[in-house]
Amino acid sequence: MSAIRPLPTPVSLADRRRGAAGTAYAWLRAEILSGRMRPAQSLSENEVAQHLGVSRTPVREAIIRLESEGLLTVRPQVGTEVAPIDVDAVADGQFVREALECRTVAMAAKAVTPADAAELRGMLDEQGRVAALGDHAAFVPLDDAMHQKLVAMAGRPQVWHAVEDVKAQLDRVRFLSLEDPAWLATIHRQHEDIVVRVIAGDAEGAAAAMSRHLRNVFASIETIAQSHPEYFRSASTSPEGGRTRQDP
Amino acid sequence: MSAIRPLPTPVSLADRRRGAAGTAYAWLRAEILSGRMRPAQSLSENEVAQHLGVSRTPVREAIIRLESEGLLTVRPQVGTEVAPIDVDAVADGQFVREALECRTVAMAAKAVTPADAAELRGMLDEQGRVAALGDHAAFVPLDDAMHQKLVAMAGRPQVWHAVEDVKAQLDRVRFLSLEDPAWLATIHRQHEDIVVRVIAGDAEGAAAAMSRHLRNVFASIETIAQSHPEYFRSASTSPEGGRTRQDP
DNA sequence: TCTTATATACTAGCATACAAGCTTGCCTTG
DNA sequence: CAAGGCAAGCTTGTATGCTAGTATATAAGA
Repeated sequence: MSAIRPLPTPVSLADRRRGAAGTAYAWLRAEILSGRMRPAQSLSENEVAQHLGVSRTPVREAIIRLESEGLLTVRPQVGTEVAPIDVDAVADGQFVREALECRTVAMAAKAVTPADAAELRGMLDEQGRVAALGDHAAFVPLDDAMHQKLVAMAGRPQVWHAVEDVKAQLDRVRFLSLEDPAWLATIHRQHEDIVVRVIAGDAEGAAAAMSRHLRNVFASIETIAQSHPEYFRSASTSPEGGRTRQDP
Repeated sequence: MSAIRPLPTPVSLADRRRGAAGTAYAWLRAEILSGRMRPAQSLSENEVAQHLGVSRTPVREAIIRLESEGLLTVRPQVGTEVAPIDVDAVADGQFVREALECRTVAMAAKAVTPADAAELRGMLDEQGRVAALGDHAAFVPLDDAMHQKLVAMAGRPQVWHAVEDVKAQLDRVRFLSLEDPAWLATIHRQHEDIVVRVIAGDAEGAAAAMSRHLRNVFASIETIAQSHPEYFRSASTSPEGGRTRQDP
């Protein structure tokens, strides 16, 4: 009776490079980022292991990695739960994205090649098509791919790793906010603003467009946070700012 | 006032919060960052477990976390080894630091309080004292503490997490380069440049000073890389790095 | 009824045993 | 002597039993 479903949800292929542990990691991560597992929801190694048809060990490995990413909170001898969305972490993640991507997009504008321009235009077209259909789930990876492409064009592909780390927190909110059909069209248009300036070699204009884009995204995040306060943790007073914290 | 001095080894105390696993993590990380364990040096879970007097399980947890930080490379069924220093990762880490810390230090200059100024001056004094003694090991945590303080003053304490992630790669090189006694004095003087401008509220000047400081540090890193080529990996010849790839 | 003590049912941390795969060196064979 | 194959010994991956600790429900007592 095996029926270990390989991948019911779309996850990065690089994540499931390893067997059971990679599968567990990818599955849990997708559950959390997609919002199917909600903040403060508790889970246990046994429970997940049974669900996936594996033992506790690979599940435990996945939990360790997800905890270090700030997506899970492990309380020894008590339980594991989906980490609440820390508004400070989200805001600071936004700050990091803006600081990094505005610089890289300016560099990309100075180093753009015709091949890059063609690829960017192709990406835009595909985004426009998906946006017209209102297919949010399909739009997200296209969005990521374009931002990553711009970072790579700047000659700093590894910087994307840093962006990815903070982006996880942002993505959790993004999935909560995927309801407005006009939203995709807005993002698409802003991407167009960026790409046009990059292709034109306008470094400052590209950076400004990227800044507007990211700040616009973040503004919507703040709106979401106010309409879903139960998923968030204010934590306005964190003197030492550790990632682990318990609250009665 | 109480100088923050609870760091005999360059590991964050928050890391060893947990028992055997935290101990293994802290020990391994210190070994790697200090250079006592050199790049490409192989190790095994059993070996480390015996050395620490624990079983493989907590050691394995530590290895998983260190691999996700890019400090170890695990090859299934073959072995685990200390990751070579990726020059691209170091350079991009430097880029991330500069992008983030130049922004935050400018914000810090706009938000500085008398208490902050006093604390910064105290930090500078202690750095000067340690630098005069040539105590490199003691200087490192003071250096980190000052940079972290500047980030916190900007009102973005969580940004330090992102800096820490990339800083690990930079620190490995830093420990290789701790030989020149005049080096500490140089860093101390550059810190002074930054602090003076922060306290004066000169945001642009502070950012420029930070940029000069970080670029100066990175220049020395490049020198080290050329004199220790055996520890480094040139990105072009790496079929599979520790993390993800770039091409879609 | 409310408080308190206690038993129970969970949790994660850790140790250990087993499985699968790669590397290496020896041994057989041409 | 050389080349190929085979087996032993390593490695990490996975499964499982045990331990210590916590939260909760239950029952006893004021």
